[in-house]
Amino acid sequence: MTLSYSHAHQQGSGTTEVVAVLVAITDHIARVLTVDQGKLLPNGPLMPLHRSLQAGVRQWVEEQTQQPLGYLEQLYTFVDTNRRNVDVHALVYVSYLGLVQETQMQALQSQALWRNWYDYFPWENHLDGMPSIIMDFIIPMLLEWASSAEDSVARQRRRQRIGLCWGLSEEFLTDSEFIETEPVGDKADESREWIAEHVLLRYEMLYEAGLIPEAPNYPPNYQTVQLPSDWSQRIGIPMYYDHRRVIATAISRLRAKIEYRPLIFGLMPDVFTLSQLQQSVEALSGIRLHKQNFRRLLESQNLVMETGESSSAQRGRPAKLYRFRHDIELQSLLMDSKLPKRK
Amino acid sequence: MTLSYSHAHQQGSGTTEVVAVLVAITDHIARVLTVDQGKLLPNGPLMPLHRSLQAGVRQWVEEQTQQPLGYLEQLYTFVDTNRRNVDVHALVYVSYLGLVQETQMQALQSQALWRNWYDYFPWENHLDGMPSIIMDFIIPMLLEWASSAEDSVARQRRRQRIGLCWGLSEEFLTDSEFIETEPVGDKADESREWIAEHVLLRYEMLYEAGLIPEAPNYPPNYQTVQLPSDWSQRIGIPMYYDHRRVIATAISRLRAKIEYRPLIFGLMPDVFTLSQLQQSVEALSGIRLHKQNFRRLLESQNLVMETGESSSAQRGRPAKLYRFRHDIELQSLLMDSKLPKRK
DNA sequence: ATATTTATGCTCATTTTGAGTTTAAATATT
DNA sequence: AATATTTAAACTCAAAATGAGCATAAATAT
Repeated sequence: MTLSYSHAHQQGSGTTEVVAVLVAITDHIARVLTVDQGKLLPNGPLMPLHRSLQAGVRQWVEEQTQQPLGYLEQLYTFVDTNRRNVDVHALVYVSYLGLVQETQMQALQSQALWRNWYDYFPWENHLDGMPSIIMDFIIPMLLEWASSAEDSVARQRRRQRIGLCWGLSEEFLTDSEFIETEPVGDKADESREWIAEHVLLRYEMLYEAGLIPEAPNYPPNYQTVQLPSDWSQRIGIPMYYDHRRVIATAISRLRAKIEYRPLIFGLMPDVFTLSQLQQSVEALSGIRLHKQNFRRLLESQNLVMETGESSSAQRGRPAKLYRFRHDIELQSLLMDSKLPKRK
Repeated sequence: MTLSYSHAHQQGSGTTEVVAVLVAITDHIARVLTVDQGKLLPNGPLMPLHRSLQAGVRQWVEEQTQQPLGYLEQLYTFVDTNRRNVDVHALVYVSYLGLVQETQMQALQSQALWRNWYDYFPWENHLDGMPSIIMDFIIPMLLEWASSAEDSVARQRRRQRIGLCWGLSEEFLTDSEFIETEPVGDKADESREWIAEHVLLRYEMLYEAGLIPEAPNYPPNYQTVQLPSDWSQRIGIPMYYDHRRVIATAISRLRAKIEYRPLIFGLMPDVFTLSQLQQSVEALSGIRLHKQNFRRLLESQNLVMETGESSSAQRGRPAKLYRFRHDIELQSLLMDSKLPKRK
C-alpha cells in the first residue's frame, strides 16, 4: 500500500468511515497519533466484516500504526459532501477518541507519528502563560472580522463571541478604537476567564473568519487586513479534510470530561507521583493548576493509593509513589452529577 | 406510503440513516414524538441531496410528522449489523435530539404521536417519590441476575453496579440473603443518591440482564426467577430496533446538559412564570427541586428578565411573568466550565 | 555549611450549597 | 365578612467546597 492514506479509501462502495484521535502523554507533552506526515489521522472504511464501529476503529488503527488501544469513546459524526462514493452518497465519518498509556506505545509504522498536539493549535498552550500570538495576531484579526460584518448588531455579536471564546473583557472589545484608548498590555490578560475546554469553539471561530488554511474563505478578504507572510506557520499545521477539527473536538471533550471523570487513568503508567499526575492533567488542559488544591481534590475523590515506596528523585525531596485504586474503577467511571438536590 | 415506517427504508442503497428524538413539554409532562403507533422514532435514510446530517433529520421529521423543529443536536451513532443494504454493508444510524416549544406543536400526521416519555421508562419518574416498581420488581430481578454470574468477583461487581446505577446502599446489596436481614422498607430509599442522568446506564443494565423485551436474552433464564405475567406492561412500552435505547440516550444527555446549559430555552413559551419554568425542569429531570434555591440559581445566572406583568393566577398569589434574555443567548450557550483554577 | 529544589501538611477567608422561616397576595370556604 | 388555603417571593443560616497562601520536610547543588 504505497498510496498515501489521503487517497487510499476514495473508491470504496461503502459510505462510512471511522477516524481516530489517539492521545498519549510523553515528556509532559500531550500528543496525537498521525499518519501521512502528520497530515491525517488514522482512518479507514467501515467494512461488512466489522461487527461494530469500535471494531472498525481498532482494526484500522492497528493496521496503519501498529498501536494497540485501550480506552475508546465515540466523539462525533461528520458528513463530507465533497467526498462521495460511486452511488453519489456523501461520505459519513465517525470519529473516536482513544487513550494510550506511555508504556503501551509501540514501535510504529514509518508513516505513523506521535505529534505534540499544540503543533496544530499553538494558541491552546497556556502552560507558560497566554501565548503571544493571541494578543499580537489572532485578536486583531478577529476584530477585523467582526468589523466586516453587515450590520452593527452582527458586529456587536461577533465581538461578544470573541470575548467569550478567548477570555477577554467586554470593554476591551467595544467599538473599533481599541488601540487609542489605553496601553492594553496586561489589562486584557486577566479581565475574563480563559476556558480551556472551548477548543472547538475557538477553532470554529478562526475557521469561520477565514484564518485557517483549511477554510474555504482562506485567506480572508477584509478591507484592511494583511496576514503576515509566515501566517500559515504561526497558525498551526494544516491537515487534510477536516481532521484538524476532529482533533479540536477530541481536545474539547478530553478537557471537559477530565474534570468529572478520571479519564487520566488511561494515560498514566501503573505507578506515578502526584506531581507527575498533575503535570499530565496540565498537559491536557494547557493551564497550570494549584498544587495543594489539586492534591486535596484527589484525596477527596479517593482515586489513588500509596504504594509505600518513594521515587528516587532527581532534585528535591523524593515523592511518594501512587497507583490508581482499580477496585473502584466502576464507581469512578459512573460518578457524575450534581443536580441542585431534590427537595 | 401505506407501509409502516419499520419497513419502508429497508431496501435503500445507502447505509446511513438518521433518527430523531423530539422532545416537548405539555401539561408538565415531558413527551417524545413517535410514529408507527409509538413503536418508532421519526427516521429516514440520508440521501445524496442532503447537504448535512441536520438537513436530513429536518426533512424526514417534517415529512413524517409535519413538525417543524428548532434546536437540534447530535446524540450518538449506532451500527445495526442485523440490517444491511444490498452491498451487505451494516446500517449506520445517527441519532439527534431536538427541542420543540409547546406553542410550535403542529397538527400531526395520523401516524405521529406525542407520548409521555415515562411510558417507555416507568422507573425514571420520581416526581412522586421512587416508583414502587423499582424496589418491588427491578431490584430483586437484578439481584437474581447478579447472583447468576460466574464467579464471586463478577457477582460482587454486578451488585456494586446495581447500587451505583439505582442509588442503593452497599450494605443493602451484600451477599444474597437480603430478605432475611431486615425489614427493608425505607432504609434502602435514602441510603445513596439517585442520579437522574444515569438513564442510559440503567436501561443498559436492564437490557443486559434480559429484562427488556427488546433484549436478545429476554426473558432471562436464571434458575429461580419468574417474571410476573404482566411484566412487559410494567417495564414500559417496547419499540422496534434499538429506538428505546436512543430515547434513553436523549434523556441522559438532556438531564445532564440542562445543569450547565440553558437548553430549557428551547422548550418554554416566550413568557412564563418561574414556577412553570421549574416544573419544566422537573418534568425533564424526573425529580422535585428546592424552589428557593432554584430561583437563586436562576438569578445568579442572569438568564431571565421580568416582563413587568403578572399571571392571572388560578389559585394563590399571582406570579410575575418572565422571558429569556435573548441578548445573552450566546454567552449562555457558551458558558460552561469550572476547572480548579489555574495557579 | 548553606542555598536551592521538590514534596507535603496545614490555615484561612470567601463563595457556594442545602435547607429552612417569614411575609405577601391572591382564591376558597364557612 | 371572617378565616383558611394556596401560591409567590424575600430573607436567614449553617455546612461544605473553593481559591490562595504559609510552614515544614527531605532531598540535591554550591
